[in-house]
Amino acid sequence: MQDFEGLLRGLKLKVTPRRRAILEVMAAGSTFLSPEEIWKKVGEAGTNVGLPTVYRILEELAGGGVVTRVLHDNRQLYYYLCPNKGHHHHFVCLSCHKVEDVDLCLGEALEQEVKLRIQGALFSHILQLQGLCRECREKGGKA
Amino acid sequence: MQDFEGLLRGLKLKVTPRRRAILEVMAAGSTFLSPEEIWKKVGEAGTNVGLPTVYRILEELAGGGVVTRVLHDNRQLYYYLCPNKGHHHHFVCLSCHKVEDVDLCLGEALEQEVKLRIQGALFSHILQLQGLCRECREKGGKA
DNA sequence: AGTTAAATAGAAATCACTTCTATTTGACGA
DNA sequence: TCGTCAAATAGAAGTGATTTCTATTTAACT
Repeated sequence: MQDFEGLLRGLKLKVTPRRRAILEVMAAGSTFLSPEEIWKKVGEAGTNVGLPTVYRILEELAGGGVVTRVLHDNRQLYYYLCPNKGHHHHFVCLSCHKVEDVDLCLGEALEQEVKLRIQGALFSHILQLQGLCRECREKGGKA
Repeated sequence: MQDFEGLLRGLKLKVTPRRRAILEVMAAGSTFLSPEEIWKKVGEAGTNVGLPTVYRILEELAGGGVVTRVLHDNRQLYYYLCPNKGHHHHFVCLSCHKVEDVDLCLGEALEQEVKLRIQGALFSHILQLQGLCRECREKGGKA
């Protein structure tokens, strides 16, 4: 359980029941979820919400760095609420959708490469690892 | 100009005029292109092709590792035919869509991290840098 | 040249996602 | 505590990139 209020205020977003409900649903698990999955879970938890609202709130949270977008081969966007606040990246399990942190310090190297070789400006970067987590690997999970 | 025939045969794909035309269009520039842009260029170059065919061929080539998918904030997928064959990643310019190679050897570190900490199986990873290339930075290109 | 599985065109469908507008509500000051 | 108002939301409708489908064509290999 986290300080959702402070989190929302930090983004200058009003504290509303929908935002709170979405954060609660996302914090309840450590897997990435589709907007529709989140929408269903929020509904089951007793908060009525429209699907467009879920999309909007997720993008607000992603823009504020509170949730991470997870890329998927099926072209859908998924989202993950990461409790870890420092800069890092994610390993996502293609079978059970669990997300695990990957602490790899490539920020420096990237900055250097772009500065020296490309001589451009680096705005952002995406690093995402895909595979099977330990449990799914051991039970021979599907790819 | 490259050995498109050998490239297609390597993927066990028939050598057809559409596939050849798409590869030629993609090899002609060093920017990432949308399926529709490719479709238009192929048409202008004198080869009639259906848009669904372009989508299909691009995915065939991407699956075979011949072209790289470029992720974009607008949720469209773009494609880039990279002449560099070794394992590497890309810096994409958000203004002019130019793609530049980034030779960062994080393969080893990734393998280690996943093997030791996650104890899972690593299938693939995505690394993409976004920013402005030198020219666009100097002329103050749009983000 | 004949055969066949692969490739393609073009129309139609899909569906994740966005937009729009009227209504509601949280935040803040009186 | 209450009034005000910009922000937030619902729900319907729209959008458009991408996919599917089926009949037809074609490259590859006899």
